[in-house]
Amino acid sequence: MSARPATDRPATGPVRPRRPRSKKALREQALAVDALLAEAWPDARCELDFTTPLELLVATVLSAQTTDKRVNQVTPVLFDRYRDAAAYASAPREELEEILRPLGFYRAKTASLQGLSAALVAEHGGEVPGTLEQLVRLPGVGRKTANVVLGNAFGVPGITVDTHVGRLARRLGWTKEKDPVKVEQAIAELLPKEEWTMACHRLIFHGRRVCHSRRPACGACVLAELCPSYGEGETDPDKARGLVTVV
DNA sequence: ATCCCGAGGG
DNA sequence: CCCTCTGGAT
Repeated sequence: MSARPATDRPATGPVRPRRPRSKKALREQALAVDALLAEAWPDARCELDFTTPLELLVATVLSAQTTDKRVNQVTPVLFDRYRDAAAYASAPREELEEILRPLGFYRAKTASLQGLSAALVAEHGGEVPGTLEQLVRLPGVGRKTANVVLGNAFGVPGITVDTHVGRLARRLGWTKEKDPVKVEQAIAELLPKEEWTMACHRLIFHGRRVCHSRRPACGACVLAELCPSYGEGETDPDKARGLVTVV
């Protein structure tokens, strides 16, 4: 009858796909998402500069609420001056604070770094341990930091749930949970282990550049047709709580 | 103003 | 659950 084939897609853009129902369908969606992000962000990687597990651990602890770029500006002098955990632990507090000041939270970060280093010396002979349980037990090291170190310095698959990964996982329909551990478990069930580390880097890149917390750029998103949240650009599910922000 | 790959403490 | 720690870029 109609010359134009029936379609459920309006001319304005992709229709929001139905949330995948089965675990199998969700897994397929997640795999497709990861593949598209791998194409979109071939350079996704850990952007902190480091050469050893200790350097990455230190850089990651310092990266809280700061850009990686800024961390990379202070770590050369830091890594040059302090070569091992004992050096951080015994350094004069003011000296460290001076170096870390541009990062923000510099007093807290100095205390954290020195406490962490003291624990490394006392409990691990100054070496950075290579398991999640041991890393998380260190003061100042949370699950996110531990997984960064595992994934990027030890080559152990790690799921890094930061603000971006959590937000994207929820928007993509992978979970409704806010608890990072539950988000981590959801991702673990959806993506093959060997993809975990890089998949998180891609999600983070995508979150920073396209799928922003506020006003995500759905029109420029390669995941549009796979995303159950497509077009919810005016609503921030993390913060709006049902309110629609003014465009 | 808002954002930046958080963690610990109350 | 909330709050705090903190500074620089955009």
